[in-house]
Amino acid sequence: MIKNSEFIDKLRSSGLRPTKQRLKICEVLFNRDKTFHFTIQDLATQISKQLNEKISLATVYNTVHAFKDKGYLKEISINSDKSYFDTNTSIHHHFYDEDTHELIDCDENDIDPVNIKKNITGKKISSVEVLVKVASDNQTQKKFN
Amino acid sequence: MIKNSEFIDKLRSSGLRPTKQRLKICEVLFNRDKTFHFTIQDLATQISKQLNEKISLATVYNTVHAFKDKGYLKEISINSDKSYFDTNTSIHHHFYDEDTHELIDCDENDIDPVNIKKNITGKKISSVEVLVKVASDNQTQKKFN
DNA sequence: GTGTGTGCAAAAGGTTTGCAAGAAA
DNA sequence: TTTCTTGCAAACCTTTTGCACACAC
Repeated sequence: MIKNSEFIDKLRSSGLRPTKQRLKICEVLFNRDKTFHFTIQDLATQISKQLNEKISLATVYNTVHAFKDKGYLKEISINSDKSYFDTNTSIHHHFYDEDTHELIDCDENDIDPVNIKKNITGKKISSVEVLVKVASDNQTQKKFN
Repeated sequence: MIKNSEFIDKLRSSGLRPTKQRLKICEVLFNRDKTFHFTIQDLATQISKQLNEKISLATVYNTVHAFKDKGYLKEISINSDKSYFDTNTSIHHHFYDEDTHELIDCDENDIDPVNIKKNITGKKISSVEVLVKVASDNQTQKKFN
């Protein structure tokens, strides 16, 4: 259980004013054991359910993007239809369940380190991430005819 | 230079009628040396520029999705704001240049096969994608404040 | 002729923006 | 008081849908 004052300090130290809305969003996002994967909609829903309060969608968008820019959240690209965010900001891999649209973190032991043999001159690798999409076994695989 | 009759055969053999529009799209997509990474908008623009002709956006969407379902195109997840497609349908990974926002294909030799040790019961892996983000060497890394 | 494909415009869904009112410094 | 933040609605962009007409077979 993280104290409100810790959130206030963290926000202040990153140049963000600790407003009522931001603190509520911190609470929902970071007061949990497991990492949280969410879309903006998920988060907005969760806020109104968990806190019985409504924060304007625009504010949720603003805040999530501010948190992302400050490095407190990570954005994950899976589909183009929605943005997913992750409270686990370390470099790590994901499983994505195409049936349930659920995103699952991998830990270090799930996937062996990826060996990259190519080099691009003047460029540095800033991250390597693997996305493993999974789907129900009985689903017919669509392929060339 | 691929002949029109080849496109016609290919389309027919996959159960797609070789319409004028589909042939034009084939021409723009597959008559090139390098693989082509594009968004639907890119493609529509390219059609009107290269062929001086306009195909309805809805038709471009339909066709791209049909081609994807038939395995002639591959969809890639990079950004969440747009869908990117790739004319290279083999299993391959990507470098993404964060400075130029350019997507570069890796070939088989660039990255060793990814070893996944986790299994999800009842689920089958439908794809494994590695995205290697690269950035200019002298760029300051953004991190927590 | 039948069934498929096309194209337009309208709708939908996610995200961003402009701006006035409100809160933090 | 100044600056940042909120919240609403409108705007925006990509993608999908409904439907009449046209085309492939």
